[in-house]
Amino acid sequence: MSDPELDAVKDEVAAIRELIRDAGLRCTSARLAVMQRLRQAESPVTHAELAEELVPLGFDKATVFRNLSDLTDADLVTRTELGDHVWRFEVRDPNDPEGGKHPHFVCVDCGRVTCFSDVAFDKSTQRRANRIGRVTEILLKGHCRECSSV
Amino acid sequence: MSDPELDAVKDEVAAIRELIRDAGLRCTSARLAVMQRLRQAESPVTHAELAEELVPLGFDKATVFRNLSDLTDADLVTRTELGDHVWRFEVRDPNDPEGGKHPHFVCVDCGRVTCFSDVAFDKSTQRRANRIGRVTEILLKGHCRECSSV
DNA sequence: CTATATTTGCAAGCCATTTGCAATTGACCG
DNA sequence: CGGTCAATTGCAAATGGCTTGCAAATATAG
Repeated sequence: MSDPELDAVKDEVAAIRELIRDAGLRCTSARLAVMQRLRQAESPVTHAELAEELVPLGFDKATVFRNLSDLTDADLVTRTELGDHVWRFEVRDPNDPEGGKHPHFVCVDCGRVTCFSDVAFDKSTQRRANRIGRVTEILLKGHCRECSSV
Repeated sequence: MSDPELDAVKDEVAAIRELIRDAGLRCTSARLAVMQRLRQAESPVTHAELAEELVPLGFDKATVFRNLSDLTDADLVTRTELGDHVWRFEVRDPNDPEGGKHPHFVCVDCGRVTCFSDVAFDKSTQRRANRIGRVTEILLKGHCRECSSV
């Protein structure tokens, strides 16, 4: 007899374990927990948010921090700075050629971060951008629907 | 007899003094110095850069910091975070409806910041952006010409 | 199961920024 | 012009978030 939900969790854990081990890192409970939280999140998570969640579970904040660094170094996770002096972390999609990088929109009012699938410039902007360099990362800020409709 | 260059400096100082006073702030030598440096700069300046320049002249770094905050609060200056965990400051153009805000490009290799006059998206991106919110700020990162041509 | 290198938890350290406070200074007024 | 008073400054000490050192714990290969 098997519980489908439990099986799903087991599969998830097995998948994460493989990712971590393939990256040459040991699969510790802290790392597993960090990866699980990051994979559940649908927008980038700050170290503080993760620590707030994991410290009560008995993990040390230094450990959370070190794990985020280690996972970033191992390319399992990306670290981004979205303009509020805080690092945010996201899991990388290993199948994506860009490594799962994508533009973000940050609401300067509520701070909420939304992920864009893609952003394209018009011709003239593209030309000017090319003259300056090769753009690899795009960050948009502004007021989100909910905040500006107040 | 008048020295054209000296006159220009005097005019500049007078203009800055008026700006500062109109904002309801006292025109102190530190504030004058900060504003002068910011107006000379053609890309955003960090607090550290400014302090490095002004501390040897006898200004305290706390004062530089406080002035940058005060000037920002008074809307004479904008504070931006360009993704490297450092605040950068720029004078605002009071005539510009956007308050002198404009997109920036940061080279992730050399750290140099380039100002864009404007950036436009293609139709599809505009539509998707509108659905999320009103974009007021754009930050591009990547590799500048000089760094990628190495 | 054992050996060993990695990882963890804790506490101390670090560093950029911020704050408290007494001394100083700019601006307004008579 | 001084005088007055609040704004501003300089200094030093506090803050806070991240980082590091180190001994103990633990994952992994054999």
